[in-house]
Amino acid sequence: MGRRKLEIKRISEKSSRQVAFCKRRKGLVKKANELSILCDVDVAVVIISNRGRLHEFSSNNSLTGILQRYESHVEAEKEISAEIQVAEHSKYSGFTTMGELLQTTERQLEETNDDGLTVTDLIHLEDELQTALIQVRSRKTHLMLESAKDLHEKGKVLQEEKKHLEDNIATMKKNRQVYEMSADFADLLAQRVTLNLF
Amino acid sequence: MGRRKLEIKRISEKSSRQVAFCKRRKGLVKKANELSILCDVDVAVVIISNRGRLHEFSSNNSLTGILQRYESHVEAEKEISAEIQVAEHSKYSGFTTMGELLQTTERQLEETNDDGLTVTDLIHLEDELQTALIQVRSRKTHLMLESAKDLHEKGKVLQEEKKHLEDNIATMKKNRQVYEMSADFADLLAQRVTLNLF
DNA sequence: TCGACTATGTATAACGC
DNA sequence: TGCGTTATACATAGTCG
Repeated sequence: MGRRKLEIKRISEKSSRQVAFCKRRKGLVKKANELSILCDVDVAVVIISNRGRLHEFSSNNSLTGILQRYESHVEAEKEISAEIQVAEHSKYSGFTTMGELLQTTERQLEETNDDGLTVTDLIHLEDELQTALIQVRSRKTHLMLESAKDLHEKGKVLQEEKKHLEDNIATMKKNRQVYEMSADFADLLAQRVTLNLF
Repeated sequence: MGRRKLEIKRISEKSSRQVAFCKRRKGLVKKANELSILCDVDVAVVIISNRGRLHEFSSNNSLTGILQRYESHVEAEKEISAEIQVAEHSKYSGFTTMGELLQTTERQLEETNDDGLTVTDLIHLEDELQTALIQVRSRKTHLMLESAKDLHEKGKVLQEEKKHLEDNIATMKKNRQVYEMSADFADLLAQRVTLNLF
């Protein structure tokens, strides 16, 4: 939509990318707003720039709640998959490992018969389990994304190799024609030689 | 952006509104996708139509390519899973879509001030939301596994193609040597011809 | 209701400051 | 870095089948 057609792929130059981000972000939000008004629907847009800045648009309050939950989830995943995991672990109330947390949970649940956990205890446990769950899930997602990405890249490399090899073959076919002509010429000469020298 | 300028306010005619919704929703998602690729940022778009249908877009740089490639797959599978949902949802107290469930939840939460939901109601809702969440997550996992598997297979095919091409090249190199020998022979003969005939 | 078309309005890439 | 301008590409409102 500008002076010339733009391929849809990551803009390599940083400043251009930044400028495009600004413009297109505004454009996207404007469109989202128009859509929500014209068509009377709820629309939410969340944009997280690679510098970690969060921009969002939402057409109505009730959605904001969902988005906030969604948002915090995404951000949690991001933080965790951004390898802050180890550092952040201290936050999770001193359980050094997932296994320890689970063991403690089991022990406490078994003790329920004797003692009975308070609601507060249970809430606490639930909270920690939930955190652990989020960690595990985001870790899984992260790993799966990594392997998918990896496979994708490997595919691209192979595609390129294939292309090169095909080019090679094309070149060699040309050369082959040249050599065939030489060979024919050799035959011709051989005939002449036969006729004239012997 | 059309034959004439359109005021930004709710389109009163229902069918026009529906058509505009379809077109603009696609447009918005396209723009969101472009933004995420061009500017290397994460973008999420959530649209809830007034009929309770949920549409969403979300990007993840590493996944974008894969998502595009498997768009058709996803579309097809969406339809299938929609059917499954309808069938299975009878379990989940008659909500036909996830969006409907969410909307109902929101409505009920908004009504809390007036009425106050009982703990039982909340437990019920929580249960349904959790089930929905599980569905969504397992669906995501499924799709990602499918993508990974598919990419892996594509990789294998490319590997094989590469092998064939390499064999071809090896063969051609041999032939080339033969032709080079022919050419040398031609030269030799040409020399002889020069020496002996003139 | 649906897709295809097209005239027109918008968004925006490149440029300049 | 950010804003204004301009030439283009793109999105889409209305229309037709």
